[in-house]
Amino acid sequence: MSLNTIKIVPFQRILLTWFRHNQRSLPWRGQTDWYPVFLSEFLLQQTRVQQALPYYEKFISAYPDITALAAADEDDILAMWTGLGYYARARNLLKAARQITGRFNGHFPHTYKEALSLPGIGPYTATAVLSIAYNQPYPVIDGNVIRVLSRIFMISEDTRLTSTRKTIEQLANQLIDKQQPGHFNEALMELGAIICTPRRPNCSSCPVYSFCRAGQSKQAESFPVRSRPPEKRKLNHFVFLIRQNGAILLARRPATGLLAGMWEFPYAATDNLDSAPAELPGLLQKTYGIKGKFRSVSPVLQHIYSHIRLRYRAVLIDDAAGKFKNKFYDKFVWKPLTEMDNLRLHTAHAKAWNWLIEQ
DNA sequence: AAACCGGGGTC
DNA sequence: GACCCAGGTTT
Repeated sequence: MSLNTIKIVPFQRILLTWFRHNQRSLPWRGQTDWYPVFLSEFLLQQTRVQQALPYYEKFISAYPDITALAAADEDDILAMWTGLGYYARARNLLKAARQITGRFNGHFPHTYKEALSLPGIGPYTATAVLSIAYNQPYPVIDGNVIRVLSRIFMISEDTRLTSTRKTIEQLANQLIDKQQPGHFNEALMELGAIICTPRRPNCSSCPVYSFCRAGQSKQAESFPVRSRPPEKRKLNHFVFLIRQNGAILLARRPATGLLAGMWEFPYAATDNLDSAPAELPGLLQKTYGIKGKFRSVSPVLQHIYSHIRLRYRAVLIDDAAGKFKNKFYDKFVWKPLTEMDNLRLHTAHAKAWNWLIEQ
């Protein structure tokens, strides 16, 4: 892909001018400290601004600087992250904060290599913090940049391919304004977020329409070209809501894998959710070694993950008896029902809990 | 290179 | 439903 057909300096000037006048006011913008940039970029990985905003406010309030964050308790970080997804980010955020105070004297490192060495910091976050907070001339490549550049240059190759990513990276490297790399990067991402959107891009309001091959060809929405993702894995669960003496049983998932370290209701996998009631006591006995009084079963609920389609029924059980045993979870707790208000479950089991309280 | 890892907005 | 989002890590 060649840049011969686009004049770089006018492109930079027009984009930066547009950004100066049209950027959203966001709490991590316009500050001299790197910490708000660092914190926000963790929250924004695969997450839209509007979804991350309330979490940013909670975190910046509870942990206003790197010292406070590094001193935080992992359980508190995980609890504050609940509902945002990709929970490894929360653990990595804390690990990175501790390494910054330990290895880097409390300052985000100034080299790409050192930034990449931090947990949870990949190519995107490293270049984002270095360019936005330190004004270093690294181009950022995120979903917005891929979309915008694939339209401007009408890139027909599959953007899931590494080779296509390299093409886009080279283009971004040549386009970036080395005087204002941070503003340039933010401007390109902002353009993707509010003008050059995935569906129905607002080409008539686009400041760089005159540079855009796909836009001028009325084909913007046909880009980027992206192959279909693999089909979702299918899971079926019975989720046990087990009550006893005014409390309900919760279990903590292992520290790795899906929903690592999150609290939830114990569950059992099943082949079919339909043959429910008769099989349930045996399933509970086999999986957790206990018996109980089966009160009711919810309709089939569904939760969609990026790579899993989970269908499940909540099962309400009273008066559990027997010795609990299970290899999967690392911890159990009987949570008083009066304290469930301020406990945040991962979203699938929050739906199960909502079914119960709406009974 | 491919698989794994959430949740929510939007059409 | 399908798509995609200010991606990173592991295999």
